[in-house]
Amino acid sequence: MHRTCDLRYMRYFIAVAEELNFRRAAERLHVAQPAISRAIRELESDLDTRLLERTNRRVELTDAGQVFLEGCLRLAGDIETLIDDTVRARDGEIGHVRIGYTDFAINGALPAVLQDFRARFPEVSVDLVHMVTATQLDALRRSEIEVGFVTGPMAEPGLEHLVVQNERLVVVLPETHPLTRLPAVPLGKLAGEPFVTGQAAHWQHFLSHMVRICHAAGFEPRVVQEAYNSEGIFGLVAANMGISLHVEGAHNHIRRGVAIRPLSDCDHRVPTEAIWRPDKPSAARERFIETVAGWPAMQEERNTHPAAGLATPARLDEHGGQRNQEANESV
Amino acid sequence: MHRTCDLRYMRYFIAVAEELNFRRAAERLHVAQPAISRAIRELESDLDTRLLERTNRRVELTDAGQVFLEGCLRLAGDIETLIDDTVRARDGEIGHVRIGYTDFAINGALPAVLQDFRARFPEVSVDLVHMVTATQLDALRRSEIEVGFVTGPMAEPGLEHLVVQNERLVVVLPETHPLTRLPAVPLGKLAGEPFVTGQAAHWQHFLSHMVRICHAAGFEPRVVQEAYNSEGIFGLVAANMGISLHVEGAHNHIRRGVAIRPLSDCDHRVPTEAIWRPDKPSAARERFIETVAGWPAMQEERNTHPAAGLATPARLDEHGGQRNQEANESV
DNA sequence: CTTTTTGATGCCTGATTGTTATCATTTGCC
DNA sequence: GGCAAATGATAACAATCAGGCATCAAAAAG
Repeated sequence: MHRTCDLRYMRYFIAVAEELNFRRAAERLHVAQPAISRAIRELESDLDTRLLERTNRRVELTDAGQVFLEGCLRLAGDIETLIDDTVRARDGEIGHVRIGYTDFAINGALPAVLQDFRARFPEVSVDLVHMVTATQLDALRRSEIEVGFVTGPMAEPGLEHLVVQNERLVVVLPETHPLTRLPAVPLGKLAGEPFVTGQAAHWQHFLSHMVRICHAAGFEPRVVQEAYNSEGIFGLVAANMGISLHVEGAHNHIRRGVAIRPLSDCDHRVPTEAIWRPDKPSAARERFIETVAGWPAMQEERNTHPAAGLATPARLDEHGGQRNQEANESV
Repeated sequence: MHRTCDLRYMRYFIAVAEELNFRRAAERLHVAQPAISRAIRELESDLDTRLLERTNRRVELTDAGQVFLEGCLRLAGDIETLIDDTVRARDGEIGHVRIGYTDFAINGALPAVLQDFRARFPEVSVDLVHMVTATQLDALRRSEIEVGFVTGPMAEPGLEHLVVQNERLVVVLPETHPLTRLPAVPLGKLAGEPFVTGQAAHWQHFLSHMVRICHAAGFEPRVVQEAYNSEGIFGLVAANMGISLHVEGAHNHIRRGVAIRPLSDCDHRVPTEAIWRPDKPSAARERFIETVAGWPAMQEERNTHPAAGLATPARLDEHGGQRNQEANESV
């Protein structure tokens, strides 16, 4: 069992077994006939098994040869498949991507992006894990996810990002609230209202947006209740515990007892960004990011607000001095 | 894609991918480290795909490398299995045997032999085909079956045989027949009785036995009805159409309305023999014949009547015209 | 800053594979 | 029956390939 079952020898054997003729097999393989003779002899010697019965003028397979032939054919096919799979893995056509996402992402563009991606790369499996922004950044650094969908703006050193949606804020009101009579609510009217928000420890990125615009409107939001997630916030608002600010994606959140109104005097945007580690590239991840970048609605979004996700933290200045934390520190 | 995926290289790759260290992989494979470096490089070049990311001081698998590794491991296992299967096919432990059998064989020793064989070689599949003796001889010559169980005595040139049972004759009577009162019937009493037999065209081998002993007893059997098989013969006897001669195995044939009696004055034997082509041996067939030869009851039978099956080739001539015979021509 | 570890390279040697020439045997043809 | 064609086996030689040794460059370890 030295060079047992060298692949070349297997190919030679397949040719001989199919032709049942050494000369024709040699021609088919573009080698001289003695090479075939020797290859078969060595194969039989390695296996210590007669594979071909050569009674001058006639070659036939032994039982063992028949078994070996079927196995060789199967293996040859498997190797073809393996090479193909390997190349497709290189090109990102098969593989695996782990994705982190926030409430904002899953209520926004992410479902459509995923659908698009699965249509284009049906053999890439996608693991979706819900995490808040800070947890995603941590998971990215540990390579526990390959792409995060986080609440921006992002300026993380060592990470690349791409804005995928850039949403205006909306007011979430109990449907009995007097402000629901307005088609759009001026931000100033919210001063003094009790606020329901996400937990400070987990919602820091969105809360910094909220606090900033409230300050710009000249008041400090009075938070009376913290919920675990969007679902909880909507529930508490429906229960008349207070009002809340949310992003436009909230419209996808249908909840009895709750009314949603735009802000009439605030054009502040909350970006949601895809973010990833540029080092250690994964082909499947590249394809995923390409899909994100190429998704028409997102391009449109970026064109409509070209500077939104990428540029300077200065873009929000019109709303006042809210440049405070760029979330550099997040993690 | 020259020496694409040489098996040796695959083994090297498996070692490196599992150790994630070229030096340790080299030690494990008992080769020098540069050989590994080059093997991996050529593998990657052949596949045009980076399999290992070697960022000085750390080796890790790429996505494609992961896919390739899993494939290599699977292939390595498949090759082991293939080699094992091939060797077992050589030894006749896996394979296929096609067996022909007569009514006499299936009512005699064959079921027990088959059970024994299947217990010893569970991975050899057995195809059983019912054929009369002449058809089996033809099928053997065409290699449509590997072993026949036929009514002897056999003296076919180019075929080897082995007696597996050697049965006395019995009389099959309607249960209302006067002869049933005798515990054993003298052959002479059957003179003049109407005989039910198998079809002359198909039962020639047994009929030659029958005619011979009748002649020896001094009468010509008067055949009034031909049935297709033993089942039919017993049915016709039960219907009082006549009497019949059969072999001892008839005792395994339980049929209401029929009585079976031994002959009191006739020790003639009808052998059933396993028969096969000694050329083009098949390992599985060898194992099967060994099982037949080794079956205790058959050895005993052969010892009890040592010369029984081998004698007189002259026996069939009186019937003449049976197909083929000789068929030396067969390949 | 030196030492150690790791993977890569260049060159040489030995092994493996391929080619050519030739043989023995069998089949087909006259 | 003899001769030519075809087939697989064998020997000798040539080309290619894989492995070993020595060494290098880079990074981690001390």
